[in-house]
Amino acid sequence: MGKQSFGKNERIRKRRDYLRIYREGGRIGSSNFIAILGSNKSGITRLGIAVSKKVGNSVKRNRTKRLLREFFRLRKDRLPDSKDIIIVVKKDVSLLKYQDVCTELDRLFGKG
RNA sequence: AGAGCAGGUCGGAUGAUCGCUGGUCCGGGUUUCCGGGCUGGAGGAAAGUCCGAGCUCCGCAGGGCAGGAUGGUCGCUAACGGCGACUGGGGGCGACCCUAAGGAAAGUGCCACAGAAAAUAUACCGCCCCGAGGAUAUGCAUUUUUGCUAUCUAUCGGAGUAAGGGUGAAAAGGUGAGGUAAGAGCUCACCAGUUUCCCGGGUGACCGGGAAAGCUUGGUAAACCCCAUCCGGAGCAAGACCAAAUAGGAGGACGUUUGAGAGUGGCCCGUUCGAGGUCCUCGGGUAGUGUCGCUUGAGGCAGCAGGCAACUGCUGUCCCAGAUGAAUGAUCAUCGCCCCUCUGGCCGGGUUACCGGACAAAGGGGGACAGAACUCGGCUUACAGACCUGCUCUGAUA
RNA sequence: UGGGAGGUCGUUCAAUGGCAGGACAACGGACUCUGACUCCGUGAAUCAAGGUUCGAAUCCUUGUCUCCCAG
Repeated sequence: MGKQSFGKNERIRKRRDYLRIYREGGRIGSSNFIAILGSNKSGITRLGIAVSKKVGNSVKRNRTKRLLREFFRLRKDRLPDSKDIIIVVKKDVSLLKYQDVCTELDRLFGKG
């Protein structure tokens, strides 16, 4: 598998997992995002994204999720192993560029 | 040139790097999985879910009541509340646009306030006539009382009338003449309207012409309702399937009694199933990054033919998204479009200052509405802009 | 994604098609030394746009927002 790929086993795909991470994980936040960090036993760092309808219509929500996946795909080697990360989007970020999202998330994960 | 009307097309392009995903082929592996090659990967509205269908299931859907929908005519269509053409009405100088457009003489209801009255004119004011009472008298009879007659009436009773009446969204056909005690379609002429009949045109809605009647019947059916036509219900989270092993169970066949009870829509009838028994067959699941349904379809494109058109037929050609915590992206470069600023020369006007126009280069900014979720046909709503075709009006020139 | 229900002052409830009305809250005043209670008064709303009607909160159409159910 390529170093910058993003396969299905790197995504959180079960409702059980989401509920467990919400219950057990630690939360850090910035102005636009909340990150919830849990751990797993697989040795793989996985990503889950939650974007509610308050963020905007489906075009805005899809673009938000694509930006976050792109961030994870390019930075996942810097993140620790065996972690489950859920990023919750708080408000409309469709006007932000990819660089803005990266800056904010780098500061968020550098802090946590 | 300016203003405008109708219809249609498009909805940035190319490349590089890194990714996601369907199909197919190859290799490792032979269950899942991994790597590589080729190839496909959002829209005109994918949206809202407002209609109509396909498809699937529901103990096959028959009748009645209830309920819902539609509403000019003819056609198109698988069907429609859609579309086309035409008719009536309304708007615009015009191109053209809008139109829930059956029935109010089948019945019921409502019409606040104001007004006499909101619909059967049992009708208030007013107008007119008669009678009673009263007053006056210049009259006549009479000694007087009184009677007759005439006029008037802030009174009472009876009859006629629908001409007029500050209102109101809406007032009981309009104008003129005759007529009458006063009046009135009471009668007549013209006009408007209604109904019936006849003639001509049209498939039809309807249009044109003529005659008669009654004199005229307010509005509201997006109030109940009547008439005509149509509608079984639910929805892909429909529904079907999955190795081995058994219980609870499931299905089929036979069969007796009771017809208890049950079911897909609100009810009723009808119809169907149906406890306990015997035999035969099959064997649990919200399993699970499960499989199918899942994308070839009333399909797209081109040509020809029919039709005013919607649309249809024939021939050729193409395969054009199938995700499931949910793919179709991110970054960069170049080009193209629009706007702003500055610079340059050019053209036109002007004595100058300056103004206007197109062009070239540089810098900056903008690029909308919006994301498939079983699939189609429509409707509605949102939308930066760009382009094409036809037509109308005004002005100028010839 | 599919199926439903609804929207009235700041909040919660009314309103046969005919002037949108209470209660709580807010503000002002009276009472009190002050506050509470009580009394009086004031302001404030029909989700938006069209249509039917003489007249729409109500009827019809379209849009928008909120809530509920289905794995």
